[in-house]
Amino acid sequence: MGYHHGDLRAALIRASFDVLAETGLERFSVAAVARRLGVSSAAPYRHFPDRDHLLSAVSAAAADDLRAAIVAAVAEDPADGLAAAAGAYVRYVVRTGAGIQVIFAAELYAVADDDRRERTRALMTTMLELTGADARLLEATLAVAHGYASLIIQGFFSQGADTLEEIAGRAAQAARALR
Amino acid sequence: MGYHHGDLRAALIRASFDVLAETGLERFSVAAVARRLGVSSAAPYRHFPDRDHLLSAVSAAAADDLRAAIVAAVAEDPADGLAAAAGAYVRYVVRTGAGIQVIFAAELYAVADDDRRERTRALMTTMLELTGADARLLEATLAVAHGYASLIIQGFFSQGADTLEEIAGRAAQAARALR
DNA sequence: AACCGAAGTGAGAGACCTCTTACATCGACA
DNA sequence: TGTCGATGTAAGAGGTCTCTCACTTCGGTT
Repeated sequence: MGYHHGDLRAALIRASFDVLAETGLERFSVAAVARRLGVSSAAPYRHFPDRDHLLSAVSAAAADDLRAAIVAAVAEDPADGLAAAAGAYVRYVVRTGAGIQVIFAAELYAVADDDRRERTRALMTTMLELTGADARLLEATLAVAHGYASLIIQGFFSQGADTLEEIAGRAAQAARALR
Repeated sequence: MGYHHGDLRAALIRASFDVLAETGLERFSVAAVARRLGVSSAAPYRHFPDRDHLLSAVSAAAADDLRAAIVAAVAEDPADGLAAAAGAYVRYVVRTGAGIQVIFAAELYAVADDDRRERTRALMTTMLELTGADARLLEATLAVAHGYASLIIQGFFSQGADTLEEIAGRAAQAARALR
C-alpha cells in the first residue's frame, strides 16, 4: 500500500485506541497515532480539524462499541440484565483498554460534535430500555461498573493476582447486589 | 514575604491540588503550579527532584486526607460504616476535586516512593479495620465510591441538575445496598 | 559582623506537540 | 489518456514543558 492509505480515517480511530491504552489520555498525542500508522504527522489533519475532534470521534466509536457489547450481554441473560451489562462494561474496558477514558471526558464537551454527545446518551438510554431499570438503579450500576473499570485502568489491581475476567465477575456480582 | 517563600514545599503540594482540579491530571504541569504561586519555574526543583515526585507527594497527601475523612465519617456512624465511608469518599472528591486522579494513578508507581504506596495501602486497610467488612465487600464499596467520584470528575453529571451532596447521598445509598 | 548553606532567580537547552503551508502523488472519471 | 481533487509528504513556525546551570538573596550560626 503506497502513497495513499486506503482508509486512514478509520485507521486513525483504531490506532488512537491503542495509543490511549498504552499511554493513557494524559499522554495521548496525534503525532503518536500518526507514527504508529507510519504516516506523516500532518496526515491526520486531512481527516480531523484538530486533536479534539479526533478524540471526539474516538469517543463516539467507543460509546457505540460499548453499547453493542452491552446489548449483546443483556440479550444473552435478560433476566439478570443489569449485572450482565456491568460485566460487559468491565470486559469492554479490559478489551479496548481505553474507550472509557474518553467516553465521559468533560473536556471534549467543548467540541461542537453533537454526534458524540448523542451516542453517549444512546448508551445510557439503551441500558434503561433493555433492562427496564429505573434511572436511580441504572446510575448506581453504572457507578459500580465505571468504578471497577477505572480502578483497572489506573492499575489498582496488581496484575496476576486476579484475572481480569474474575474482576469482571465480581463487578457483575456487585451490580446484582444493588437491586 | 520576600525572596524566600517560607514553606514552598507545602505550598507546592497545596497548589498542585488546585491545578489538578482546574486542568486535570492530563494537563498538570510543574510550570503551572509555579506560576500559580508566583515563583520561578525552577523553584519547585529545589524541593522535588522531578515532576513525578511532586505528584507522588500530592498523591500521598491526598491518600492521607481521604483516609482522615473516612475515619471521621465512620466514627460518626459506625453502624453504617461502609455507606458512611462511600459518602465521605465522594464528598472528599467534591471538596478537593482532584486527589483521586492521583491516588491510584499507575504511572506514579514508577516513582521509588514507598511512602506513597504505603499511604494508599493504609487507606484501604483502615477501611477494612474500621468497618469490619471483608475484602470483597470493601472492594465493591470502593468501586461504587470511585465510580461516582470518577463520573463527577469527568463531568458526567450535568451541573445544577443534582447537588453534589445529593450525589454523595446516592453513592452512600448504593453502598448500603451492596451489603 | 562575616559567612555559609538553603532556597530563590533568569536564562536557556532540548524535547515534544499542534497545526499550517506548499508541494507531490495517485485514482477516478471525462 | 489527461487532468483534477482527495489524500499524502516535508518542513517548519510557534508554543509549552521539564529540567539544568550559574548566580543571588537572606536567615541563622559562630
